Amino acid sequence: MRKTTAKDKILDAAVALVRKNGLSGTSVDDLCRAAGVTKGAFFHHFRSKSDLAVSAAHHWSETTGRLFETAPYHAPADALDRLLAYIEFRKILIAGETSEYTCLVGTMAQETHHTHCDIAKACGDSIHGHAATLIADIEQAVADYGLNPEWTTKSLADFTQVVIQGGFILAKAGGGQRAVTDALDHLKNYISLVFREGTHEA
Amino acid sequence: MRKTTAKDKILDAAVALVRKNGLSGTSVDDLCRAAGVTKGAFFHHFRSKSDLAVSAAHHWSETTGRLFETAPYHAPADALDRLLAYIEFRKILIAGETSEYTCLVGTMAQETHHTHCDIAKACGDSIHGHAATLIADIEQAVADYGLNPEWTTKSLADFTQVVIQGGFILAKAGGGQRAVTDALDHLKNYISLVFREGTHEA
DNA sequence: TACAACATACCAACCGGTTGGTATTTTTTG
DNA sequence: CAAAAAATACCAACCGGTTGGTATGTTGTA
Repeated sequence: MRKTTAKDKILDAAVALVRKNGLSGTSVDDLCRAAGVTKGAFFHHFRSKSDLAVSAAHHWSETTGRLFETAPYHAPADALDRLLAYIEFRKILIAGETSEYTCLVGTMAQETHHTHCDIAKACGDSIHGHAATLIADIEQAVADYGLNPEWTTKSLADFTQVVIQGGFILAKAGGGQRAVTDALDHLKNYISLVFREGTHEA
Repeated sequence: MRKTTAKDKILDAAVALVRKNGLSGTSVDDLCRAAGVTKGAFFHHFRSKSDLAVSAAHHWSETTGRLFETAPYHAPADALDRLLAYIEFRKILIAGETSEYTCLVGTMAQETHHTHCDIAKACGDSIHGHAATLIADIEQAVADYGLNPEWTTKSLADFTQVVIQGGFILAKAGGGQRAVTDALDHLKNYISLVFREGTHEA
């Protein structure tokens, strides 16, 4: 029975606050206040604020990874159905305030791409790590439906994440939940069309 | 023949610097240094940094608006061809460094959605204003191909912007230009499928 | 006693914003 | 039309608060 350590409390606070205010919009003091620890504790566990950001990206990968691993969308026997169930599951996750359903690493990548490429890289790893969990089903579906597509399975997996991240931007720009769910509906429509209508070779 | 005023120089500097470093990553001093003006000039033209951000969003709408108005993708006689030409045109714009082809208002919306909703709103207006320029062609194509879709023309127009904004996120997360062009290829594929294969009613 | 896990106190640099002022242009008026 | 008045454009210096980060403790525990 391990006690909740300061490090974990800081990481959880980082996820919550950065999703709300962004990385540079979140100060180390804010983080410590929210986590209920002092600055000494912060810099004991993290060399710098950048270091915290990289750790937060890993923390995010782990927690979301567990969520998707145990999610029910893996149940269908058909690979395409699993893929469409994944998109439906993402729609279910769109609930509450913008900062409660948007993506930590998408937010951080935006802010750090030019100045802290180590952080941006950790964010990219998180996104592509998640996208990779879809590739097996996409390959299976391509085989099942006898497709010979011009696109790669990886590019379609990435495309799902593009749609999700782009939906988050429009949600933040005032569109709210509908911006994301509408986008996911089009994504679902695309994938349905690709496999069910485009069965002949290109 | 009006001389380039300090206000314009600040707005141009804002577009360049915020695309690189984000809004909170760009200080007023940075802006003034880049624009070659003093802080006094800055706060003469803008009440606050937030006010500058709103003005920069409008400035962005105007400059990009002119770019797309005069672009050659409006030439084709067929509405669907114009739509696909738009996507091709967006691909041509993906060149140089990440900060040279990504979107100012997408960046700012991400950072300000929770704390400065006036800025986020101005960003949303910019995105939706651009999306609106596509709706006429989409409606025309729906009519031309005799579609009776479940989705609205506005939602498809928004979807194009979702894909573009999401592509920018993945580009910033390390994917570079390919992240965007691959996403635009899938978008093109989707729109082709929707109109050419999905001609029957749903 | 030794070492990790924290807390306290502090710092120099930087932040957005204000001040009091001047040069220039535009508008008003005799 | 020219002088006076008023508005605009801009500047250098400065302010209080906040920033990320450090130096120096104290405490729990193996």
